[in-house]
Amino acid sequence: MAKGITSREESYADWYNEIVKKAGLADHSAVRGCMVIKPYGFAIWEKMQAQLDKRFKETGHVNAYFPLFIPKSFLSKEAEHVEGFAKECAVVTHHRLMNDPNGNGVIVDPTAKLEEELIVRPTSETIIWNTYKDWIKSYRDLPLLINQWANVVRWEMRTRMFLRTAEFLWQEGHTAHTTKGEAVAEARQMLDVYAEFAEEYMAMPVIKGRKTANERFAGAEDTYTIEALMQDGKALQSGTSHFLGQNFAKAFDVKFLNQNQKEEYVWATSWGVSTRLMGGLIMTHSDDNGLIVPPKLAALHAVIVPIPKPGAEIDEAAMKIMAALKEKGISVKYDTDAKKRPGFKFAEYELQGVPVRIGIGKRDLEKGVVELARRDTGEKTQVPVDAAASAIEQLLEDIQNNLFQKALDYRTEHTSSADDFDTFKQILEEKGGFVKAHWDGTVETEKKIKELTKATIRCIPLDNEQEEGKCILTGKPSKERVLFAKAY
RNA sequence: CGGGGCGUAGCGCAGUCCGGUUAGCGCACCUGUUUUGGGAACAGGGGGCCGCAGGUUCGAAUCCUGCCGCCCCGACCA
Repeated sequence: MAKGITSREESYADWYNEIVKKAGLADHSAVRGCMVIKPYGFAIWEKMQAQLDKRFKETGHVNAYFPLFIPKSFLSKEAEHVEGFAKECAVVTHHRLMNDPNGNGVIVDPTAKLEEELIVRPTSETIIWNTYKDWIKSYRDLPLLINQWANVVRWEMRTRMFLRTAEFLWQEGHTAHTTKGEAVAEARQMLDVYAEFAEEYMAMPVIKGRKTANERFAGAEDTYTIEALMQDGKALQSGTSHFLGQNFAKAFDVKFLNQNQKEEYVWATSWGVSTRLMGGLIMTHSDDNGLIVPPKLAALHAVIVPIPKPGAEIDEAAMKIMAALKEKGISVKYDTDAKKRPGFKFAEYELQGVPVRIGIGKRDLEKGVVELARRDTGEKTQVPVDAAASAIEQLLEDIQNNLFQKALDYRTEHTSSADDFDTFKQILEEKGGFVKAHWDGTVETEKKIKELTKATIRCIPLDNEQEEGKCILTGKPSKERVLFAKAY
């Protein structure tokens, strides 16, 4: 393990990449824009999945799986939707390889051309709605509440590990309802699920809001979002939930017979979060010593480091603490590697973001105590061996709360208001973060502001205060402030 | 797709301008000894299609031509 990593101040991008690689979360792969998620990173993702999946099921959803490939023709059925994704699709054109007659390995067999090309799904609305057509006949078939855990591919021009990769893992919920009201309520409910998960588990405060028409999902009537603020003052869209209206029902002709024996198109939603959340997790909490993982998502809660090395008495104390932790459901590893010195281990586990380190040293043990070090603050305390497990339990809770509070404080400090364009620009340039400002409600103004400042409207907060004002760019009247920021 | 950078051991790099012994350094790895309370020291050892393909030359990591790939910054997007 290399000594030290680039500081956030020196280069935020380098810092981020080094955390990802050196903490063992992921690596660049041989394929452009695609990453290998390594065991340690995948373990954290699995914890996220487990929690989210549990909540989806508690809210009545079931999991299913749809094909990776989508016939090209499906994508042309919903005009806006195609337009949104057309530029970034991977296309399968052939189904066979053959030996190169010139002896240069294998080539695509030109005779194995597909009659209709297949698109590697960038999202599954089309294949799913094509299927729902057969599943939905009556109001009794509704609501249909399905989620799938899958990989999708979007041929992005520029990629960054976890934040934007050509292939990424996600879940996508696709639901069908009898009424508009029910579908909107579903979209809102799932946004709440995401927000609760982000705040309670990831310790990442988010702002719930609605996207402007310009930022809306291709094919949606309304897009809800949770927006988080990263340590460099840029916003990260961390989850979205869409009210799709009847667009896909009409495009794929999905009708049901209502109780009055009349045919109606169904109302739809879709919602998703992805491995991008990993990027949010990293950029919300980590520091210049490495990764910091909130206890509720940590692959490993605590690690025991024998000082200076394992031995009968230290082993005994370690076993005792491990047994007590096990009972409390706290995961712990006893690092018995005698070839590495304590200092090395301290640095290594800090890099990996293990929330609590238990140092068991000969000297301390004579006094019957061990040392607890918390990753978030670096603070060290001494506790009696018998009290260690309950102290650690408390510490994990404290760390979880502290991480959330710290992130919330950062966001509060980096949320400003601007009433004129110069101030607006200055805040974005000097301080970053969210800026609340009035906007005249037009796409043109939104685009112009983006052009001038690189900031976009992250959302119109759901609980937004109504307030008369003037658009910072055009001076036209506005009835509420919207949330601007530069974004990932 | 525009701008920049890079491809040499698992990782990080030097060597390339100006061709010439056996391609080198740090970390990691293996063996041994002494160590061990914040990234140990010494000794010995293993590991290379120098991105790929052509060319120039007595001789190419180095020069020429072509190709491929990756990263960073921007425009596009979760």
